[in-house]
Amino acid sequence: MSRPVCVRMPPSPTGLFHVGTVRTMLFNWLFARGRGGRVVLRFEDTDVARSTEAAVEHAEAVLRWLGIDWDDGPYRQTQRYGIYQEAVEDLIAKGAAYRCYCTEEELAAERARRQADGRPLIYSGRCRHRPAAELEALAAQGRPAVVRLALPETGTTAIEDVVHGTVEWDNALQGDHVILRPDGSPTYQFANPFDDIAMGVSHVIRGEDLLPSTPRQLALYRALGAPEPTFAHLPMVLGPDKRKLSKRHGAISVEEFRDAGVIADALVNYLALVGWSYDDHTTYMTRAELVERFTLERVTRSPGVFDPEKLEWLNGEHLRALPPEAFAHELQNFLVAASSPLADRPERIAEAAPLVQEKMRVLGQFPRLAGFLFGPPERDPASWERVGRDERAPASLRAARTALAGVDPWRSDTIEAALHAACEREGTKPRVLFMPVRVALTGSTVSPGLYESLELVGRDESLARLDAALADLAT
RNA sequence: GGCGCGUUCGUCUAGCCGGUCAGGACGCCGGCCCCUCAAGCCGGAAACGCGGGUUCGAAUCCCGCACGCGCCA
Repeated sequence: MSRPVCVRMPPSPTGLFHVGTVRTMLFNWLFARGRGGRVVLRFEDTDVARSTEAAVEHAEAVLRWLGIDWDDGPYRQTQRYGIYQEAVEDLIAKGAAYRCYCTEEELAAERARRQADGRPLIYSGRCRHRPAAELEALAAQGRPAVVRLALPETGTTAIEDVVHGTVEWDNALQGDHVILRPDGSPTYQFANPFDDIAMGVSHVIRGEDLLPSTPRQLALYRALGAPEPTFAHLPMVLGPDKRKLSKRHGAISVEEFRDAGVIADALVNYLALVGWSYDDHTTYMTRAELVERFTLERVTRSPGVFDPEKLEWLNGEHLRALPPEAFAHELQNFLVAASSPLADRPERIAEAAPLVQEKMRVLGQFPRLAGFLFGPPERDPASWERVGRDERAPASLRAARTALAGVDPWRSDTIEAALHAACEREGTKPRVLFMPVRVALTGSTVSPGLYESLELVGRDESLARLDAALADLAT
């Protein structure tokens, strides 16, 4: 029963990576990495119409960004058709599979008949039991044939699923499924388990949507005499409407979260928590902790709703946990990737980073929060309106201007002292006097700390911004 | 329609070989701090799908139902 751990990640390269499929890959990866196992990456690109080369490269890039690596592959199923066809021929020779010549019309008629009789809508196995002579005649006519796997017709098939326990199916309700199409291409139901066998996969960890296909896949293992894997069917990741996550749920792809400024460790941490928990209270975990702590036994059975808000909160936690230099690096990389104009000034980013590290949930907030450190502030209309409504604003600005003009040296602590002295002279509370100053300097009532911001903007520019605000207020 | 899986605060979850005020987290509300916003700290509202049964005692075990989702068709 115990053999080397090997898991696989079998994405279909058909587009963006949504968080549900990444969650499944992550669980595979965590499981394997935690016990010295092997990870196989295999692109299931048999849907030729929808699979693209760009999607393959894109998928690899996303996995690299996530820090999810692999030891073997990437394989492409489209490059393995010869192997599949040969294997199918062997199965036919062994009597474990057979050619089926039934036409679409015949199949539809059969289905209608069964429906009318209230019998299960499965393939009857007509060609399986057809006399050899009849089969040959059909072949001679040049009728296209599919290949079906001969499933057990009686009894039950059961698995011991790591997360669901014993799950059992009635074989009489399965019906022989197609494994090879007339054009020689394999079906998912064949290529997927066949490759798992060929690649030595020991643990099949996949979404629960695949649970119903397990008995037919198991039949292939048995036909091939292959050792059966351990199965773990993970609960679905749902959208807010409790349905399987899909594009129409809005932002659900890894790329979208990355572009919003979610860092890989935070996404990995969050995703690990959808369908799994370490204990009754731990939420924040590093990648290393996750690898060390992950077990399939603690995977939940019930589906979970993906919550972007909690992801953003957790991202904030990860951002704050970063050493300041590491945070600055993340910021820099993010701005470059986003091709932000701020990205050309790494020194300034490094200076600005400490002012915002505590305030951000996602990196994407940076330009709005700290843009004023890179150039003239963009005035937020609502904020500016508040200044306009404050009749003490001109006095506050003037008092601050006078106080700041005399500050020497220009440092946050000396600035703080000067500003507080100004408050005392004016007889106003800091919050009152600072508001217009903050808006004049940053363009918004929401900003990083005022003293540090003034320091970074510099004396001349700061005074100029106060003057500009004063002038605008006068008109 | 058949088969399968599931059901604890709005959400993620702990607890499920019977006994806890059903715990933690996000979000929400209030407060403290305070140069704004965050962060931090303090406090609050908020859950065992329903019905039976077993038991001194059930979220936990048994039976039935309902609902949701998934797969096949």
